[in-house]
Amino acid sequence: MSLSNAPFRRPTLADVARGAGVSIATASRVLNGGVASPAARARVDAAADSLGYIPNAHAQSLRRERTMTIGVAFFSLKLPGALDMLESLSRQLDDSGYTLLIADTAGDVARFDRILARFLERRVDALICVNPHNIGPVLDRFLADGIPAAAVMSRGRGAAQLPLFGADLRPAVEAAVARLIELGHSHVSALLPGGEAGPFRAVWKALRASGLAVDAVNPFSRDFSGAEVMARASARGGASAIISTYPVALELLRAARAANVAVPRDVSLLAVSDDPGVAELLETPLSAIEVDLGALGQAVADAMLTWLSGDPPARNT
Amino acid sequence: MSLSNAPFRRPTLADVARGAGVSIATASRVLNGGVASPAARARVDAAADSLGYIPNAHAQSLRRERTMTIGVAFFSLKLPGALDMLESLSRQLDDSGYTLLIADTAGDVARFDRILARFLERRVDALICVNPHNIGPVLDRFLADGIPAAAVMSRGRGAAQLPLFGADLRPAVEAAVARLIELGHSHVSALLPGGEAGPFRAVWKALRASGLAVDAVNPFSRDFSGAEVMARASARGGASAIISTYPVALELLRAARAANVAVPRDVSLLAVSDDPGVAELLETPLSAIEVDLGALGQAVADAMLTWLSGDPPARNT
DNA sequence: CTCCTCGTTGTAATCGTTTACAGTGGTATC
DNA sequence: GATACCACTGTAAACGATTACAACGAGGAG
Repeated sequence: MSLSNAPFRRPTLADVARGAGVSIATASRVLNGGVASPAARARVDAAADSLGYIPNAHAQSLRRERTMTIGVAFFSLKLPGALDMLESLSRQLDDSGYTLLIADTAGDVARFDRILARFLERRVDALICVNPHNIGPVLDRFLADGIPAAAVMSRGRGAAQLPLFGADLRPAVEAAVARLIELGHSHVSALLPGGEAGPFRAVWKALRASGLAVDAVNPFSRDFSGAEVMARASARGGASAIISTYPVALELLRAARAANVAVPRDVSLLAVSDDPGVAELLETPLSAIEVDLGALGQAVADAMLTWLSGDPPARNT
Repeated sequence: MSLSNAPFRRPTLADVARGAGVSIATASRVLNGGVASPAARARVDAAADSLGYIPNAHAQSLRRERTMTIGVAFFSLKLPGALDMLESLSRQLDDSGYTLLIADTAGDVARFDRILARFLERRVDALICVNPHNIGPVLDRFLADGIPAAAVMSRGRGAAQLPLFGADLRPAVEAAVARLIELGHSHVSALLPGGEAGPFRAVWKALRASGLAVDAVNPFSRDFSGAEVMARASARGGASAIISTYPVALELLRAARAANVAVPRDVSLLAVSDDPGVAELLETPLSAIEVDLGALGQAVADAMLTWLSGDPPARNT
């Protein structure tokens, strides 16, 4: 009878040992590649899979003081590139034997801190904050405990104490800005999260260096309105080009339609994007600056893995 | 001195107990809301946060035989709706105290099984498979162990043994098909993953019922080519409309451009989508059937939570 | 004054592993 | 035939929590 009504219990190492007629220690050694006679080896292996033994990761974590887990906290999965980031982290780290604890805080700072606290209880071996906004004092705990922690595409203060990873936008951005000038624009509006110290600082730098007049608008502020930005831009003396992230650009495009503003005749839209796929299909010439976030994810994963195996990384990129 | 060079050790419950001058048992009781005198309560609380005590979730899991974790395996995060699904699951389940172990298998069936095995070692309290393709025998283990497990937007065999959750496409689909007929189409091509038993079975059903001639093409087969499908459709006697998922529709649109096929004059494209946001911006009339996956995610989360607190769900939707 | 009860507390077993240490028996060496 | 060495194995102590059980003293009832 494979189904008994005895209280359900998963087989433990002790069961395997008993089944193989050896001590727990020997069973453990076999399963972890320690020293053991070929005979013992065979019998333990047999017992293990006839019982369907599955080691208990929590017991192992407790004893080994290493959990093989990494916490990944997303400030918002909707932010550009978050998905690619996640995909590439998952691939890299899973393959190296780590399990990812993942949480999305949907733009809520308090929730972010709660998540981090939970990661501490779960004793993650490392922490990756994607697009963090403002991290509370709970972060200090990671630092104090010496838990490898990094921020990717950080915006604003709060994660300043962490090694930072950001995509290198510089070359693409400079080319795009040059093109704007070439096309005769002299006044642009920038709708990029995080302000001048945020993940898009390369863009700001290029803009500042270009001599163009720049309006800064925070698309994440509570009362941001695409319609309003459009209205301001198309008004006399307004910006003739708008730089933004991809989702914001779409929002603006929508506003432009509604307001009967022609793109790019009246206003040009330039998206700092990681998804050229769709932009290319729009009849509307929405230019895009492409960033490869899959590659960035890989870089972060690599850095983390080497950190976990010994040496901390440089403080950025 | 807050920084000593003694070997680093996180404070344990024993440290808290010592600090408060009580036994470990009492400390534990205070921290978990068991019986304890007000006096003890105060001193333990004080000791706990002066030491910065953080309970070890693994020790707790081991003892309580409950991990407060849920494994979520994505067959592919790139599939339509996966992101919304993830967001909504994360929100719901995190708020209920569960931590999510998340993995993306990037379309690799073998990797999927490996992930599931890892979830078993980690003793997840429940399992959610998003868009699973073909799950191996490892799934039986969840069933046998009585671990709540469900499939969302499943396609194909393999997850057939799980309670299934799928969006209800019926109303939207029927309207769309009716519209196709009204526009005079009589021959359509369907490029939907999973075949007639897959997540889009509502679409198939509506098509069958409509009396239209239907070509079935699997967009996930190794040698699928958008160009070829387009060529076949625009040839004499080909389909005059193509139904597909959103990403496939974009692919086809690209092919159409390349082949100089006008959409929708020569061929109509109909996308079964969860992302109307972008489609609406295309000049090309790519019609869309909208599905609310955020809501589906919420439904799944709810079902899981009630399952975890006692009663298993009906077998689908 | 004795006996019970009740609220509070401590002792110790337990969850499932890993691993330091101390055997064990056998073979090779003198 | 004793000695040292070797490959292998078992015993038991951790890891950090929860919790059944027993012990305790104080107070009320008889």
